[in-house]
This record gives sequence, C-alpha cells and structure tokens, in this order.
Amino acid sequence: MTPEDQTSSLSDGKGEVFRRRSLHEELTEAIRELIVVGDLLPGTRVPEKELCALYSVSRTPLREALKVLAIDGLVNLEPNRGAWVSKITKEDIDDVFPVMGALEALSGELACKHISDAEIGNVRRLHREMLKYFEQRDLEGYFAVNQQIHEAILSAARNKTLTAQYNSLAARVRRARYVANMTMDRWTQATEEHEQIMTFLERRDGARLSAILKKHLENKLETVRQWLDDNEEADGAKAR
Amino acid sequence: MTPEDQTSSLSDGKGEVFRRRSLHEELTEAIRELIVVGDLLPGTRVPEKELCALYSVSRTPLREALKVLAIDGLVNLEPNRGAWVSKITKEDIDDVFPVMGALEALSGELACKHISDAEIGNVRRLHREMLKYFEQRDLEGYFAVNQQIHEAILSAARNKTLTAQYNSLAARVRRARYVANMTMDRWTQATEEHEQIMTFLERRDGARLSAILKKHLENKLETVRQWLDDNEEADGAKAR
DNA sequence: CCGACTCAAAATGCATTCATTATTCAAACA
DNA sequence: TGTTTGAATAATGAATGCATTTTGAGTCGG
Repeated sequence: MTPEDQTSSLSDGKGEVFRRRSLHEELTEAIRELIVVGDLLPGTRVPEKELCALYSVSRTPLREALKVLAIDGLVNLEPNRGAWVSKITKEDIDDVFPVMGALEALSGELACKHISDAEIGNVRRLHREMLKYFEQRDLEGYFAVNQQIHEAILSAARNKTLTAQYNSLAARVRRARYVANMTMDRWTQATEEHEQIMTFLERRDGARLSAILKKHLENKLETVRQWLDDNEEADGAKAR
Repeated sequence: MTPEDQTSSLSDGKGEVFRRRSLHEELTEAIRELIVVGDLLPGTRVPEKELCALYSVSRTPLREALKVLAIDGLVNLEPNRGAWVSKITKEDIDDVFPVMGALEALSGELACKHISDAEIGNVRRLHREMLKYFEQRDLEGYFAVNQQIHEAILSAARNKTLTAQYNSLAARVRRARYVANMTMDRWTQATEEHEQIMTFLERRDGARLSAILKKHLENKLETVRQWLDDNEEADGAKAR
C-alpha cells in the first residue's frame, strides 16, 4: 500500500462522511440530537432497524451508541426488550437539575480562578449578542447564544472531567428546556440573572457567580416543572 | 416455555428489580474492577483478545463494555488503535476530585432532607464498625466500610441521577485511593472528619455536612497528590 | 551504520450471521 | 364472551467473518 493513499477514505462509494471520528461516535451524537430535539418521542421505542437504514450502518455501531446514550439517561436499555427513549417526568427533572446546578456552580467557581481577560471579553460579547436576541424576542437565537455563554464559562473552568459530566447532563436539560417554553416574565428574569452572571464573572467573584448560576438553574427548573404540571397528558406509556 | 411465567406484573414497578444482567453489563463491572484494583496497569493497552479468552466471550460485548468504561474515564479509546488503561496523572485527579467534591456536597445536602431515622441508625452502625477497623489498623476493612457509609448517604439523597454521576466518578477516585496509601496522620484526620460527618448527619445539618464532606475529599486529594509527587517514575508509557 | 521503504502479520471497526428471547395473534377452553 | 394457551413471527444479544488500518520486521539504498 502506498503511503499517500492514507487520506483516500473520505469519499467512499457510499457517500458516507469521513471516518475521522469513528462511526459509533457520530451515531451517538446524531441520535442524541434526534432525542433532544424531539424527533424521537419520549416513552417510545428506539427504532433500531429504521435508524440502521437511515444512517446506512449495521446494528453493531448503533448498539454501541445506544449504550452511551443510556449512560446519559436519554434512553433506557431493557435486556432482551430493546432501547426506549426515556420520558421527561417530574421525578426525572427534579433529579437532574440539582446535579446540574452543582456542576454549574463548580464551573463558575473554577472559571473565576482561571479565566483570562480575553475570555471574559468573549463572554461579554456573547452576552451583548444575547441581549439583542432578547430585545428582538428571538427565542431560538437567545437559546443558542445562551448555551454558548455557559459553555464558555465551562471551558474557562479548565476541567475536563467537569466538562464531560456537564455535557452528559446537558442533553437532558436541553431536552427539557426544548419542550417547555418560557413565559415572558421568566425570560425577563433569566436575562436579569445573566446580567448578574456577567457582573460576577468580570469581578472574578467565584462565590457569588457560583450562587447565581445555581439559582439561575433552579429558576429554569421551575419553568420546566410548571410546564409538566400543565401537560400531564404526555404521560401514558410505560416508563420503564 | 413455562406458562406460569407470563404473570410478569411482579416486576412492573419502577423500583430496581433484578433485571437480568446482560453480558456487557457484567463485563463492564468485571473490567472496571480489574482496572480499579490495578490488575490492568495504567498506561497499558487493554488486552482485548486475552479478556475475551478470560471471560469466554466474543469481542462484541467486550467492546460495548469498553465504550462504557471510556465514559467513566477508566480507559481511552483511540480510533483504530484500541483501548488503553488511562493513567493516573496529577492533572487527572486534580480534575476528578473537585467534581466528586461537588457531588458529595450535594449528596450530603439532599441526604439531610430525606434521610430516615432508621437510615441514620444504619450509618451510625457502619460508623462504629469503621472505628473498630481504624483501631485495629485494618486499612482494607476500613476502606470497605468507609465506602458503604458514603454510599448510604448517597442513597439517602434519593437522587438517581446523582447516584449515577457519583458512581461514574467513584471508580477513578477509588483507583487513586487504592494506589496511594495514607499516612497515619491522614488516617487519623480522616477518621476525625468522619466523626463530624456523623454528627452533622444526625443533626440533619445539610450545610455543614455538605461542607465537611467536601473538605474530607479535598484532604483525600492531598493524600493522592502527595503520593504522585513521590512516585513520578510511574509515568513512562503513552498517556493517550 | 543508519534511515526509509516494503511487505507481512496482527489488530481494529464494522457487517453479517446465528441462537435465544420476546411479542403477536389465532385457536381452545371455561 | 373473555381469558388463556401455544405456535409463528419479529427482535434482541452475542459470535463470527471480512475489509481496512496499524504495527513491526526485514531489506534496500545512501
């Protein structure tokens, strides 16, 4: 085999994406997104066969991906019965949000220790951008930038383990937030909280940033919980 | 087929019934233990073939298990190059312990809210048992009961997500603690801290319990870090 | 003598196949 | 008529097989 041929696998006969990241990794991400966005409905079965056909892969890498998603809590694996998209129950989010809160708090604390001026500038820029979306009442744009802000803080914490654990939970939180729309009041409140987040981050006040991040998430929890109160009809199938 | 087995309603609830353990689950646990205990050395390759022979399984379930362990951070998967036992580096434990601390703190906080008198009694019993091991200088026994105490508190927190995240990290912490022996001073200190843990738990003082648990772990971190300082020659193989 | 190249052997990622288990649905029974 | 039985069907879990990549030894050339 000639050494130059090493980069030849990018355009296979199947037209698949380049194999830089292994197949099961790509699958994990793709299916995670399907679940978060709601294309795969909570409480339903994960259609193994269809997904195999959709992505033109065999069951082996797909099942590997499902194992990973099971750890993230997005699917439940039942021996000999297959994989089910986990439901968004009140118990579930009451479990997830406090843990996420603890991680966010730690994230803020560590970020204040390590963040550079340039990074703060970047967050400030994102913050301004988010305010614009708020003023324009563009919820999609708001969410997108919002997420970037939290990720920027997380990245400034300089802790890979924290990042991994955070991202593992983030999918479930995002999914919950995706279904539960904010009221205008909550939105205003959330934006005000972000104002404080920005302030404490610039002061590198770890304790206060930590506290406000935790509270910020608690308020988000309240939003989602309220939505669940209003939409109990979504429950019906077996949970597990 | 046995006709009587159709009345499956006994395992219908959401409680943790004995779900049949599939092969990859067993494997995950077995290999995790191999790594934690040190039978598989940090920095070395995971001998896929040998493990298949050892457990008399094919590569498929083994590889599924490795995916799970990779998330726990016990192994690193390198595309087309296989799985490697992750090393215990200073950066690694400096990452893991703070996150673990945050989770333990939350665990204590929630436990104080939900723990029953009977459960407190059980922890008290474990605590006494641990003190006996301390007096007998039985480190193995001490560690075993120690772990049970932390697990009892965790269980009292009534949070499945927290439990999952905690256990995911616990393996790495256990592994670190396994290699790094405590000095007598540290051991005494740890025992004293456990005395306080017991006190605050019985008072159901969440804030203080949370704080002491976090500090307890910080001290453990110091022990491990010191050990790493003294044993830098352990590094040599490839990190990732 | 040392480095680069070639080629073979081993290992990996994924697909396919096989055995076991669950599910379905029609027939038998009370 | 409603419930239960049991065989056909479908799906899952795991083993095997195949193509690609990596690794390493041996050879050639400088």
